[in-house]
Amino acid sequence: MPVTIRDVARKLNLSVTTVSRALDGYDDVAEETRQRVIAAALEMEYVPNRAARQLRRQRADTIGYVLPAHEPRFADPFFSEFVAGLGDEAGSSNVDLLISTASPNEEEEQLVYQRWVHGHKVDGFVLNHMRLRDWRVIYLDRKEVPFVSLERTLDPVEYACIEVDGFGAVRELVLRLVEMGHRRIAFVCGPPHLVIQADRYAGYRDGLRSAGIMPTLELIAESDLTHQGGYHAAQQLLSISDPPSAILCINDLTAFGVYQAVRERGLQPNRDICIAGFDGLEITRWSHPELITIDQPVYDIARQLVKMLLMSLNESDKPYSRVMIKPKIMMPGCC
Amino acid sequence: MPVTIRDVARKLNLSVTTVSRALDGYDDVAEETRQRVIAAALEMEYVPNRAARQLRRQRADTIGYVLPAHEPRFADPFFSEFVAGLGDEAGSSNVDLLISTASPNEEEEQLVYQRWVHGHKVDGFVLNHMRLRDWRVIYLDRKEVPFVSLERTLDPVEYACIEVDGFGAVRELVLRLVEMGHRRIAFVCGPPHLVIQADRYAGYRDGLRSAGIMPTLELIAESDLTHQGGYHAAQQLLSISDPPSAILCINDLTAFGVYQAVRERGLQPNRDICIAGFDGLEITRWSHPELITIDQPVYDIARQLVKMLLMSLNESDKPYSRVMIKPKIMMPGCC
DNA sequence: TTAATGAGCCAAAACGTTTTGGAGAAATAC
DNA sequence: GTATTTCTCCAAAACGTTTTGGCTCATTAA
Repeated sequence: MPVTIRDVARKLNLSVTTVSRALDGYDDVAEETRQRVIAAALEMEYVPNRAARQLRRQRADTIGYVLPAHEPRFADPFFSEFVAGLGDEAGSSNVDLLISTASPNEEEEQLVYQRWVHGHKVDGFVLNHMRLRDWRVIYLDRKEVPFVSLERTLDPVEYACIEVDGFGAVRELVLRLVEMGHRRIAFVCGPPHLVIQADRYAGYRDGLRSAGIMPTLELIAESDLTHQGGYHAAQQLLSISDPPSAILCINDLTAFGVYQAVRERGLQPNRDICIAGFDGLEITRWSHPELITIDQPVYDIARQLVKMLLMSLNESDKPYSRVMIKPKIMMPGCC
Repeated sequence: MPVTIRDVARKLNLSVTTVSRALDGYDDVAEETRQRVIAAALEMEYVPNRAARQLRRQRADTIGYVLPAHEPRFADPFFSEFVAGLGDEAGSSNVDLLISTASPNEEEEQLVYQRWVHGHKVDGFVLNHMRLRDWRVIYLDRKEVPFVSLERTLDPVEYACIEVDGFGAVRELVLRLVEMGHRRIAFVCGPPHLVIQADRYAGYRDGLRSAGIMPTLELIAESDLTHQGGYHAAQQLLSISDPPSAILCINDLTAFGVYQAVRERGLQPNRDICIAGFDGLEITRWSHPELITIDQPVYDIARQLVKMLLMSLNESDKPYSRVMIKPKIMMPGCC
């Protein structure tokens, strides 16, 4: 039923080849012919069949992203901003964005990646939520599938990525807090194998050290990047004999969990106790009192990642770029 | 480089046909042969090339969803829950989910839909954010492309959809508020052409009428479903001579904007003035005081929509199902 | 005048599947 | 003993592109 390139060719009394080459901008077709072809294609509403093109060209004009969905009802707005960025940039570059969700464990992830790689569904991947050692990096490198990532793993592989200087930002935030008189500063960790955890936690420790404060284990709580996790971590931190006067969190979501725990104790965030997150989500600006956070431009990072990926798809000989971004500390009120 | 069906066939001294049919479960291949084929395929890590399959079968095993992204930095968590639902259900049904963003205007949307329809990128669509009259419904119906939607338009077309009884829920919430003594109840509208706006607004008016209260124009404010919009709407509502004692909002995001405006006036939400949203987003549960909202199971709705779409893809003769969902009023504290 | 170049076009071969319409052998029916 | 059915398997034709390697005709160079 749909109109094919053959229909266009027939109508113009041209060969399929010529129509194809005219539309693709080859210079071995007369300018006048090209115009006729373009006009006819437009008029007949001809759109090339993607499957056929992909089969022949051996590429999909599609990039893939696997959303790490921990729970059924997952809701970290970080990812909606990230996906929006991917989608917008992909759209304006005329490639498609294929999305799947997988809980962040190796088996479930592998299923998706393998399906897409082997089935040639995508030309490359955008990675996220990196582990210090990440099988995806090894796997994609071995399969020679291009990819880019947010945050860099320790794997001995060359690839393009964007890094956010969590170390520096957290370190500086700690120093600022110390300046304001805080001595008991707690940290709510994420899962230990995550790059962001290692990075931000190191910043925390280095900040304390530079300020001449000994880090103490009772001010460190584990969490899982969720609101729930932050809530439980805060309960633990608040129940010790000499509770912290400030709590730094691995991300904004966790910080909101801390907010809730703090309030349940009858304390007011950022007056009685200082709370900070990391991400700079839009919703932090709606919180009251406004959450202190370290703002990374998630949307722009996502767009930039797509650009980098497309670049390495087109010119595979280019050296891998490594971009470092300095996030911005947002302290709307003070403690 | 990647292993094709031909490689598998060669290795087993079978024809390509037999391998294909063995893997697809046809019964004209001996059980013993089938087992050998499956084993070999597994061992050789054979995955069918999707483009080839799609070209031959004339379908994509992919469904499409176009995210309405109003602004560059879009962040309605409604959509992350929705996308997560789509992704999960698609994944477990072994079809892929293609995503694009487009600001909700006809030209930009058309580009994407046309590209996917004509290019055979997707077998069907999930629609969302419906206008009362929606060109997408007309267009897809005309092109005979299957689709399902959340909310039903007025277009004279038969299609499967899920409806949420916003009318009934808002109506009941109004009645409850009146029971609690509220007489000046405001409503923050969304864009007038949206189905949810017409539906929820009608519920608001009907609730007031049933309670014997005359709706008044000064208690109606326009907005655009964003935080910003809610903020401005609330500023307007709070500056009139006899301001409302309760503000109902078209959605949660808007309600958070109202929160902020209320606080800037030195008032405390849900003590001095009652505020309610609609959606039941997870973040409402972290707000303080917790936002009153009307909870619709966004994640489950999304999954259900995918199921319905796949059903109508496989059995195109089935009658279109129309599901009605009753959302739940969440009033954690009281005013 | 012939040879070489270039401009514009095209036939046919891929790409990797699925499907169609049998074929051959064995089993069953007559 | 032949005819029919059943069970396995397969060759070849699609699906709609892009690409390869020409071919023809006109123009320019020798």
